[in-house]
Amino acid sequence: MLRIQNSISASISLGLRQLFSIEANDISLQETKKEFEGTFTCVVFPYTKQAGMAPPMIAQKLGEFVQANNEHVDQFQVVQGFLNLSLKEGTWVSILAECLADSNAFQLAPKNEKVLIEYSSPNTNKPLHLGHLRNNFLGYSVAQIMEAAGYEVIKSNLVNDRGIHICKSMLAYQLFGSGETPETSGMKGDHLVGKYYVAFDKAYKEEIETLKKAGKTEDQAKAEAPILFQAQAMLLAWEQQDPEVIALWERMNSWVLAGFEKSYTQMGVDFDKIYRESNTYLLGKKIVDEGLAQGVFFQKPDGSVWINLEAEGLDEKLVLRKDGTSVYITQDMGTAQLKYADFGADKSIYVVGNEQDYHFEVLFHILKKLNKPYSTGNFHLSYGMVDLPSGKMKSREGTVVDADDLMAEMIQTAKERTMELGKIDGFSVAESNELFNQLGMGALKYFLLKVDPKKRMLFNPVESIDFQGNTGPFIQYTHARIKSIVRKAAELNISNEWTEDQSITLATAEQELVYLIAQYKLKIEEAASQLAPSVIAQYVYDLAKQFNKFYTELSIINEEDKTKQKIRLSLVEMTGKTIRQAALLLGVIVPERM
RNA sequence: GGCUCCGUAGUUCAAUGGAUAGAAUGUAGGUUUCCGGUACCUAAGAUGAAGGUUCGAUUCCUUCCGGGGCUACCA
Repeated sequence: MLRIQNSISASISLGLRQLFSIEANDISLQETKKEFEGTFTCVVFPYTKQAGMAPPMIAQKLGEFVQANNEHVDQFQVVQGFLNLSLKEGTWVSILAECLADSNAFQLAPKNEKVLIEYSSPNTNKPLHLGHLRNNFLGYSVAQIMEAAGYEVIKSNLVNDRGIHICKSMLAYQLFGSGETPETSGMKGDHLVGKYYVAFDKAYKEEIETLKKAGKTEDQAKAEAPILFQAQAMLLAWEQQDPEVIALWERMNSWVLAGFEKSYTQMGVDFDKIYRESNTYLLGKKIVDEGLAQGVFFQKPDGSVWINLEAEGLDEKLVLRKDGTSVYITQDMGTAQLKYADFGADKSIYVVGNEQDYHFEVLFHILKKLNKPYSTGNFHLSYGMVDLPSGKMKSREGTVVDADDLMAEMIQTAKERTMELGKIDGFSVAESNELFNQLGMGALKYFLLKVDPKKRMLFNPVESIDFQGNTGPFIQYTHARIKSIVRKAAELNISNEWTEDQSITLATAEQELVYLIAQYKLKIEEAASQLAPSVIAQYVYDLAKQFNKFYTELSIINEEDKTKQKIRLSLVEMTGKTIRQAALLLGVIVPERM
């Protein structure tokens, strides 16, 4: 397909030179709109001035030239300044044959570049929520897409397992926990720890109220609450390796991480390398010392360390607290260095929400100022937050959608729908459960990935469990249908082998399907360069939709013309494979039956 | 306030500066005894406002209106 497109572009380029002496090497062909005849369209408006001719005239002459000089072009139509080109009938069969013969139909050639993708990056003080789901699905999908695009990919996860916020849940547990454990409470570890993070917040607020009644202002009260001092003291004790604090920390972290492990398994995501902030913050502090020696950072009288980025249009930014403990960005400097030492990747992608745009701008500037070899190739894949119909998720208002709960609900809905409509006779209990899992997770993943990552999106719980229209299950259903046809064809010993012949013509519905299949690699490239799984989601939806249209218009098994029957069967099989591969890039598994 | 992102059918999402702005959902109607109807077909329905650049603007620029985020010695 690309070959043909390039050939036509070249012909147009040649025509422009010979007819009008115009040098234009990058001719962009676009798809012809549905309501017009043709496959590719060339817009000739840009050449009006240089050619000294009205656009329709240019298009006419160019059309005649291309028709005479390009082997793939049959007819052309001129509509104002648009030149619509139709391919020769036989070309469509050639394109299909080419796709079928391509042993690397779903994998682009190696780019010899290494990409490190950091995603998930949870805090070990509370369970995962809806926002984390978008993050995890995005990160995993981008990794799959980059791999298909020919990059060497390393998936990493930076666990934020230390810091003042972690101390808050530890402290609350110490104060109110009465020694309960995931075992004694029957709670998943991350949920149990989350309970104490909430408990801290509650106690903190109560103290603030008390202080305000004693005449303090809001700000004073917030800064002077005793429980906050306790948390700060605990952080200091932690950084000084106080054995008791460390023991509590290790205990509670292990609970959380075991809980996350279960969630990750359910999500179907994984990592090649897990970094822990507790192992990188010291390196970060070392880098602060280096930067201080280099004069990149400066120290204020109270001992805190800062960087001045006013020349870069930013602000002063703290990199080390006055008590010497590290902050978020300190640790990020250390992690960046560690990653470079471990992998030396050419590109480093951080999948983190857009509320941290400023943070990453600062981080990347700091790395540049420190003259680090890994100061280039950094990219913040900044995604929008997920809103609920009721507005923003707020933990203190109890409107947070828990990741584990949501996944369980989706699977339950899939089960109900399948019991009602599915064709799963003969499935074992295990097979049924696996199917419900694939459908529920497919629906959720597709729902969160079909939107452009950069944009904030609305999560409507009612619509998300809808399995009709532009949804994961629609795509899964289409695939199951395809496999059903393929199975039946095998039973009837229908062959999918045919030999190419330029006299074979394809119906419009077939041509359009072939066109989409032939576009697969272009879409991978596009999705990889934009780091946007939504490109793939849109594509696989279009493909499934086009297949359904083809399916209602044309017979496959019942086709009497044996050549047509074989071609259609091979086309159906190829469509099925393409849908499966594209869906996998989103982390969505398409079933054989449902 | 400063910085920044975003305003597209009732709703949720599309559209490298190109043709009559695409889907889905919802609404109204329909699908040949057909290989799986979670499907297919038809209809009505939208670019926040005003300027500007351009042969051509949802897209680029300016102002206004509306919304989000950042503006922590939290992460």
